[in-house]
Amino acid sequence: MARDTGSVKSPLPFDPIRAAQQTWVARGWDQAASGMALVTSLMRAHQIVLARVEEVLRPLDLTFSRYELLMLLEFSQAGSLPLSKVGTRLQVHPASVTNAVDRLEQQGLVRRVPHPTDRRATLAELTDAGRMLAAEATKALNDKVFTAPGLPTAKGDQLVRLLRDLRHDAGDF
Amino acid sequence: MARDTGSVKSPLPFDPIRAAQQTWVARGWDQAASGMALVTSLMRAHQIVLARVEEVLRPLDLTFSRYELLMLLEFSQAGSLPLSKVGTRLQVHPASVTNAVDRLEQQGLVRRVPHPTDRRATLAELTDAGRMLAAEATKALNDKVFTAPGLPTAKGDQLVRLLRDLRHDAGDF
DNA sequence: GTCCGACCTTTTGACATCAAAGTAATTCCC
DNA sequence: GGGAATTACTTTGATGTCAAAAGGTCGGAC
Repeated sequence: MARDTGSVKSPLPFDPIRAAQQTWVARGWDQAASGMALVTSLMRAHQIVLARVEEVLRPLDLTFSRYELLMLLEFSQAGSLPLSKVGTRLQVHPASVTNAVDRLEQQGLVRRVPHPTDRRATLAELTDAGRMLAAEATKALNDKVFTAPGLPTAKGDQLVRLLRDLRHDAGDF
Repeated sequence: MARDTGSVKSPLPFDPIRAAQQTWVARGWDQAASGMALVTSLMRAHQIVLARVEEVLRPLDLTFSRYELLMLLEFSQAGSLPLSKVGTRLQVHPASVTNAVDRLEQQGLVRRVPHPTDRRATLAELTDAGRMLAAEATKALNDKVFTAPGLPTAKGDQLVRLLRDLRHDAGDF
């Protein structure tokens, strides 16, 4: 019968990224070895952190993308934004915004409202339930993830600085 | 008619993560502000880097997950591995392995072969075409991404070290 | 020997993401 | 004014990921 198999738990006895980097050097790709390690590390770290976040949000019937959208609205003065603005701010595809708002609307956390002056546009507006759930989710994330993100504060802040450099170099903000 | 809209290009005039961190502090969530910035930075950096990688792989009809699977087989001595082993090494769900192998098989890059001794297991085996495409893809990634991943080598290596700490703390290897 | 738990893969269903194309509304500019 | 280019949102289709459950196989305990 079905058992768990689960999303992989067994820790490997070595660092696969370190091993791959050595392989890259061994094949003469010295110039790329470091960058390969950077890219791969980022992928894996993202996977780990996202899993922790989604685990906390799951009991609240939220995913990280939907949580982000809720918080974006929460932080906007009016509690509502045009969908296009949402896409720009969260840096996601317009179709993803449509999809996320569809689901949030089904959950009663957000409401579509016509834009007061531009008839092309639609606003996503937080409902009371949405505002409350956002607060609850934030508390859970603060307590269970953000307070202990996996690195001591000094290292964490350094990581944030390096990632900011990377983002800035890539043309983010 | 359809235009581009594209996957968001406009750079914001400020760092949204820095802003969010200040908001966190302003709301009294000091202990979590740093961790929130770390998690969010990771998400965004991942998004940026993955987009660069997939852009390079797209002309070769590969995605990063399928490329990873190809390289895992390439690096295995026999050029073949049981699907379960693939899942463990790449840290992905069994269903994702099945899906990726399905597609690679359709593309003629990989072949399913019965395990010689364990009749429960199936091996994914690299075809000649798969081996060649993997080499081509690696060359493209080395040239266009890994050689200039977005940070100078010193900072990049430091980033890799910090991410290794994070991964190790999370129970990876 | 047989049986039951553990393991291997697949299938199905829920989400998320992007690309491409369609519809509607707005703005630019001659 | 009026048509072309632009902008806003939605729809559809292809990928990828995880969770849960089903079917087959192995292997050690009794």
